[in-house]
Amino acid sequence: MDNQERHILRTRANVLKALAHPARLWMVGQLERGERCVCELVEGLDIDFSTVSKHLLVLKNAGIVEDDKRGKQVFYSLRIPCVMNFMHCVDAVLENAKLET
Amino acid sequence: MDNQERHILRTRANVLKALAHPARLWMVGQLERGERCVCELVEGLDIDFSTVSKHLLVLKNAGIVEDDKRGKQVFYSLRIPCVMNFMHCVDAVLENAKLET
DNA sequence: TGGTCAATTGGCATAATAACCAAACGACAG
DNA sequence: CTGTCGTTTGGTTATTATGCCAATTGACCA
Repeated sequence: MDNQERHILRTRANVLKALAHPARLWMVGQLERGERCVCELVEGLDIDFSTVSKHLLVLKNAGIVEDDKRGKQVFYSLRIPCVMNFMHCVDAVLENAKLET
Repeated sequence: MDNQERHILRTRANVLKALAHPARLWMVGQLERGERCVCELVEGLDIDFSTVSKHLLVLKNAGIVEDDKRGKQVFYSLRIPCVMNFMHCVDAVLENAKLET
């Protein structure tokens, strides 16, 4: 395993890590249907405004979402619409896990 | 967001979290090419035997791999061959992130 | 200029992860 | 039975993640 492979693995893991949280997964699901301001996301989740803001920062740093400040609000949207596509594969993992246990 | 949705989000996040580590991502990549015993994986990664074993436990608990004890060795294999399919989508995230920065 | 609303930042407490070493365990060989 | 090999478990420590509260920033309105 050379340095380049190591680097690729690290960056891939970062993207996955950014998605690996229920609240962030939910947000991404919402954003799939269109942009949302932070306050809309706070309403849906039942957690602190600041916590939502930090989750969004994680997604932004991973390159998954982008933000757009318009007036007093900040709107977030998906940079990669396909991002949730593979969730079906994740669900396949879960299905399979259930069957064999 | 009802309890069922909450539950789905949590289990999905668990699968993603299990994959969200460079060493585990590498192992899954290896297992895509066929089963491997723990010692083979230890050789490829440069980390402790016990650490590898624990990583494999994480993958197993997430339903991603299964183990098969044969003689003195334990062989791990993928339960979901498609598991790495979506890595192309992850890479798309990375590509896009690079372009716009 | 003040006030207010939307959002981010800093700080802190708590929990979860990751890695190592040492010890234990199960299968097999002698 | 004893020793050894491959693996897992337990324990410890360092690092990172999460979530709340309080304080700050920025845009807009009166």
